[in-house]
Amino acid sequence: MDYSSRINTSLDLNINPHRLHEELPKKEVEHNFFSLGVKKSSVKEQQSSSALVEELKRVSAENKKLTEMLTEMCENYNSMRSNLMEYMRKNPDKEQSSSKKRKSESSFNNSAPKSMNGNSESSSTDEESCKKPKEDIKTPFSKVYVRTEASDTGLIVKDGYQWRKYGQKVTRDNPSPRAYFKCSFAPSCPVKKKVQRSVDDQSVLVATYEGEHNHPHPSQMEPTAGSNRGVTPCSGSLSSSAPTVTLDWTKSKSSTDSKNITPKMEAPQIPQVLVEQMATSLTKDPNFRAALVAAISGKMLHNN
DNA sequence: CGGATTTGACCAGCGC
DNA sequence: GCGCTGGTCAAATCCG
Repeated sequence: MDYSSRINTSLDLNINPHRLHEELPKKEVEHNFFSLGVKKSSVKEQQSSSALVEELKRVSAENKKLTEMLTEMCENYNSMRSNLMEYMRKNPDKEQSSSKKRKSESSFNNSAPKSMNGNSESSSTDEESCKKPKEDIKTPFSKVYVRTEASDTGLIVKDGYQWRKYGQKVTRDNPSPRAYFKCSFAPSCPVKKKVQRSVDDQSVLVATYEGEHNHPHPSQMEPTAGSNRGVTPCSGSLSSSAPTVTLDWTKSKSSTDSKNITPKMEAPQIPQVLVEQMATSLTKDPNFRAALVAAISGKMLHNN
């Protein structure tokens, strides 16, 4: 299964310089930037504007390069994934015996649920389901990778929902602590999330969502609510295949909110319609638009 | 003062 | 049964 052809690695948020270039010829962009300014622009202003255009070109090239890298990574990931799937199909027993993790952790690590292994020991699975009424086979979960500032030591993953931290633990396989959150709508909302820094990359937060929100997204309930820069972790589309979403918020904090959101959908299973919903909700958000306008005008003023 | 966060204690599952 | 580990509870503390 080749997902890479179906993945659009750039969100069509119209904040992408690369997209800007694609949609508008360079001359036109140049013209628009100039016409945006005061008509009687001085030579100095024109120089800074051309510098801005140069900068834009450079960023576009960089963005294009990154997009290509991402596409390549996606292709590699998909081929590895299909290989793994094939391997798991051929060796279901090995897979099962090799997973020494606990039931909950095995589910979080996206290994095949026990009931999915198709083993003939139906009695044992029945026994398990009897012992564990809270068997989480039905509980959907997803992983979200969030890139943050390396200096950012917090374990905050802003996804728009409100969370209440109820615990923190240092786990054996990762020196950085794992934080446990419950949805603030609990107990009516059963969703939990775990946030821990990646072992490989300390600047990456790994948020594991468990369950589905049984209430609308806070941004839909309170349109005036503050930071809405996160994304819904697609809990509605959660499946046993653990959708994975990677966000890059390394710069969203340093300047204006939202302008540097570059979500990368690593999960081909996430329907395009969801992505479009996310984009739509972002573009409809007045705060997002205001932040975008402020960011653009600020950048232009800075360069002029 | 009320809600959120912190943190040590406790509990349950699992392997030996 | 015991120890290890992850997950949760709840009292203490913090903060707006």
